[in-house]
Amino acid sequence: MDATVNTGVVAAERLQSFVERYEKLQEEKDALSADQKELMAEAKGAGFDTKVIKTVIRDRKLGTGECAERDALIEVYKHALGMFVDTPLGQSALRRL
Amino acid sequence: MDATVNTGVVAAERLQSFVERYEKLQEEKDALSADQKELMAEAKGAGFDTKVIKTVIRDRKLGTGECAERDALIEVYKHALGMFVDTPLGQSALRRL
Amino acid sequence: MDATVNTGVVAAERLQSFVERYEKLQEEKDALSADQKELMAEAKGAGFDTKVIKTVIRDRKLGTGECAERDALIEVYKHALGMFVDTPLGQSALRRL
Amino acid sequence: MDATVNTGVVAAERLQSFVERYEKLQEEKDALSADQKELMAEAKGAGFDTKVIKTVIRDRKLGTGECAERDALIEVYKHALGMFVDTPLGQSALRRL
DNA sequence: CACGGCAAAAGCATTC
DNA sequence: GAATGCTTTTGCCGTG
Repeated sequence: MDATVNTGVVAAERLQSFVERYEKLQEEKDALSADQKELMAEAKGAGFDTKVIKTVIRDRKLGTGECAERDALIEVYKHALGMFVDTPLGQSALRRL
Repeated sequence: MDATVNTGVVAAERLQSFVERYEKLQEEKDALSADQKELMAEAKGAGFDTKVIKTVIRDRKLGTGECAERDALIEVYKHALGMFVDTPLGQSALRRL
Repeated sequence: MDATVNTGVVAAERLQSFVERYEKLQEEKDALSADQKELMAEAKGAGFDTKVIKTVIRDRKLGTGECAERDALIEVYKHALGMFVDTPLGQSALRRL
Repeated sequence: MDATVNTGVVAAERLQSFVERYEKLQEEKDALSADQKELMAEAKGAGFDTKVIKTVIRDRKLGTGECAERDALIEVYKHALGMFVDTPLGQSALRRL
């Protein structure tokens, strides 16, 4: 019996498992996307401007991420401060912090 | 009592509901995306070429028919550019022009 | 003489023209990217922290777009103000403006 | 007179130079991207399938050799998944396993 | 109902 | 080789 064939079969089974699990997860994601779309349609039906809603959602998301981003900026600029505090570029950077 | 205020409050409550439900769905999607990423890492660890896996999954989603159709057009264009691939598929696609 | 063949030839020539022009533009872009990379290497050689430079550049880009984005937000929220000014959601939105 | 300040000023000037040169290059890249977009719009207007054109361009960049190699692996994986394509390419690729 | 613009997602390269 | 960020692609929505 050829061991290579067995190896190939086993590999094929694992591959199939990976692919199917991935596709399953994708299906669930698609279903959730459909739910979101439906939700927006519902909101529109209730008289809301969906653009406003989308904007609010984006705004909230940015708001949550803003802190981390801001902290990263501060960290980076702190490294540069010794060099640039006495320059227009450095001043404007400082003003933003 | 001002009826407009009540209307506004009710509308805002509905809006808030929409926004929160949407964000909840988004969180679930993000979690599934993380699962997919993890899955691909696992596949990579098992020695598979994840890029190829992704391609195969895409092709499966496209469907065999559309895939062939798309490939035929690609062959036609390549032929036009002098990239003579000389496959039966390319030849028959060319004939269709 | 077969008119279809002529048509095909002409189409092929146009296609080739499009493809080559596109690739030419791409080459120029790649050259510019190489210049950018070189520039960063030079900066690094001059003792600068390239991460800082990249951050500054990103920051400046965001800064320029910020105004337009902010204006768009205001525009959107103004439409919603009549509805939501008397709610926490509306209040927080207002505070951001 | 404080030498550190001078050093800082000089450093800042160099930094500013780097940043501005980088941004200039970026602008040029953006302009070229716009040209590409325009070009594809033109191609679309001429009746071409721009998505296919993009694919062909990508394949050309990849090079014929790598392209065939990649395709062979894809066929192998598809075979393992039961998508029996039964092409010579796929068969020979399979044999290599 | 096709088109173009815009925002989200994916793929890719580069960095450490 | 993991992880960040940039480029490209894809899907979506409003508009003519």
